Amino acid sequence: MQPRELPRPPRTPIDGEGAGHRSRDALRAAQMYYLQDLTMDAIARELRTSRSTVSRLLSLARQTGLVQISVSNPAERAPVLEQQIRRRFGVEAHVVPVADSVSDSEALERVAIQAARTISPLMDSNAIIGVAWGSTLSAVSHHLTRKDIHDSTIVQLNGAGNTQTTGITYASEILRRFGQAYGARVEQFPVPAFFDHAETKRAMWNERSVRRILDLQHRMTVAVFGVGSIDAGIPSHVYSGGYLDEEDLAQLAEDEVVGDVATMFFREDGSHRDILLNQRSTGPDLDRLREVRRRICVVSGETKINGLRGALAAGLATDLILDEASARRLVQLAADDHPGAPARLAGTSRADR
Amino acid sequence: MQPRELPRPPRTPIDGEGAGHRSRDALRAAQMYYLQDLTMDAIARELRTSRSTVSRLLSLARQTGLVQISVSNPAERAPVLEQQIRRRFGVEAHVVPVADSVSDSEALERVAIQAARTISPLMDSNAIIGVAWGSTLSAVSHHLTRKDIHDSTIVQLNGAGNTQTTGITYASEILRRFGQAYGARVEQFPVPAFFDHAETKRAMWNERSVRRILDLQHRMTVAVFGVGSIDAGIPSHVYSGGYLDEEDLAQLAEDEVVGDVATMFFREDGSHRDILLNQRSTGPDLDRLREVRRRICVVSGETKINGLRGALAAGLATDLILDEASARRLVQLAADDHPGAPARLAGTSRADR
DNA sequence: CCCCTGCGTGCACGTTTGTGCAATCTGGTT
DNA sequence: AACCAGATTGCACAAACGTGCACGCAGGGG
Repeated sequence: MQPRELPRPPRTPIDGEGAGHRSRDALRAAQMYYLQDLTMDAIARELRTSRSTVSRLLSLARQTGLVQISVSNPAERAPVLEQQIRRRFGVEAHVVPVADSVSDSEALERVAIQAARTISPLMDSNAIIGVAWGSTLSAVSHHLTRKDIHDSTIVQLNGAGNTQTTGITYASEILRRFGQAYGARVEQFPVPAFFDHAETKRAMWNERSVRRILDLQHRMTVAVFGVGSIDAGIPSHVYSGGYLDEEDLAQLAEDEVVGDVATMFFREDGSHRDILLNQRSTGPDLDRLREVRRRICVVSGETKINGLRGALAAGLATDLILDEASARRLVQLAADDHPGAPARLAGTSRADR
Repeated sequence: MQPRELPRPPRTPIDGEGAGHRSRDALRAAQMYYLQDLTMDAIARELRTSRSTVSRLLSLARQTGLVQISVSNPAERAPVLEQQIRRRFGVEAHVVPVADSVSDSEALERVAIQAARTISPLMDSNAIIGVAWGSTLSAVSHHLTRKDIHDSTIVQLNGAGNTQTTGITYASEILRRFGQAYGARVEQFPVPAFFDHAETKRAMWNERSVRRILDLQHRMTVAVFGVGSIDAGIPSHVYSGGYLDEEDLAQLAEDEVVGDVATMFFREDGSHRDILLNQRSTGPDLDRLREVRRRICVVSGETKINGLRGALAAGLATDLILDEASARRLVQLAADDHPGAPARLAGTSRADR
């Protein structure tokens, strides 16, 4: 009964080490499979093992980032939607093809998978990566594939505690996954999502333990977040998970809030001045956030469209990963706002098939 | 019976065009398959087509370079063999894993496939790419996958005519494939591999039509070639295809030639001065070749080891793609030459398994 | 006008691949 | 020495995949 009860015993083949049998075989197998087009059967014979082992070696190779599969760099001839979004909103769009018929939860899952793979190439060594939490980020975190970069840090963007839980397990799961995928240190932000009193926040913000996190956030090179939308059909955790009470919600309505990023709220036009709740929120100051080099926003579901438009109006993102239906809607709404410019898409989407 | 009898009618969807149904669907399918992990069946339903069509769309996507699969960049922990070769010979080695038991012709095929995929990322826009000919290059050319880069030129490194044929169809097939893969202009070099008389070469080298090619070669940014080895079990085309007569071969022996690159010969120590045949050969001057930024050498088969060692001694390559057996042999021979340094590999190769 | 040729499609079949399960192995603890 | 937990293997079965073939459609030539 020593004080040692780590989830993992010292046996930690996480990554480093000169590569054991296993990962060396995985490399060989990957080369033979992906570069020489042998069948797994043939590889098994050469490696003197069973075919099923080869299958597993290959999935290991994919998992650990030994094999990287990328689709379509040539941005010139990118799909129309992505170009339109880029022109309209000045963000790099990655539209995830998802038929309109699939369920919301499946769409989220698929956007998440593709998002995980899309952000991977954007991660670099020595990065400080801010990560928010929420159902979207949670889904993304489950699908990250490993990439070995060095000396990076994952920092939590906003507190996760609420009146019912400290939020630790949920948010920290997300962070942990990011940390594991990129071999990075993880810095949690152990504060509630919202303080009850703005003064408490000010006080805490002067604590050194908190300043350390704020300082990291200040030096962020990448931020990854979803958006919340007030009127979302499936409301974000923030609006239903015990974070806000009746009064808070009324205040949000009063302030004409349409959504949030990392529990910082904004209006339809992107402004966030004088939104009371922000004074008690532990999220990053939005003006500050805007200065981060790479700001990646992941969105799935048309119901988040209003929050998304606000976030775009506020210029919070440099990269936007979203499902096709939302992308279409986004462009269409933009066209309605500024009629005259490129024709709306309604017709096009049918002609596509 | 018009003079028009091109192999392909004007119907040329080669690449350009805004992308038709087909390649757009291919992109969607590729995203769904490789980025979202859907099954082909599921994709077929979303695309309202049959599963088999999806299978074909995906292979199109791979073929046309829409999907790029790369294996293992992290050079730090590259396999031991590659590191040893890099240290010993100062070239970037790509060792192709091939069990010792496979036949020579299969090994060639596999090296060729992997070579084709390995050189693809090295090709850039505005490149001038010199390409030799021979059985190795022929095999490589069959497996190139498309990559769209612009304004590049493929230029033939050495003439291919001999006493029996003009060599056009054979060499030009290789060039054509390269040109097609990279959307590049192709410049053939319509001269024999060897002139009968050195003076003819000098004369021709002053012709403007020839100078144009020489000029291109001079501005090469990448060169791709195999090696010939005098004592190769399966002799290179050059030594058996009617390019050289008895007398020539005797002369080569006299000059202590061990092999050639693009029909330019060299000795074991890498020197090429005073090798008579080079005066009649149409290959690129080796001193000149050495100045090309990226020089990629593809070798399959232990029998070419002597030619390869000469080529390495001459510093002709910056990148070397070769099968595992040859790689091992290469390192072992080097260790024998300079005993004392890192232990030889004989023992290791067994412990590997 | 019809025919012919080339391309794209879906079907059906054989092949290739993923995975739950039970047996086995390995390294460390009692 | 015996034991145990976790990892790793091969097997067998089901799922997923590639491809030859026959059909149908479109465009150009006779």
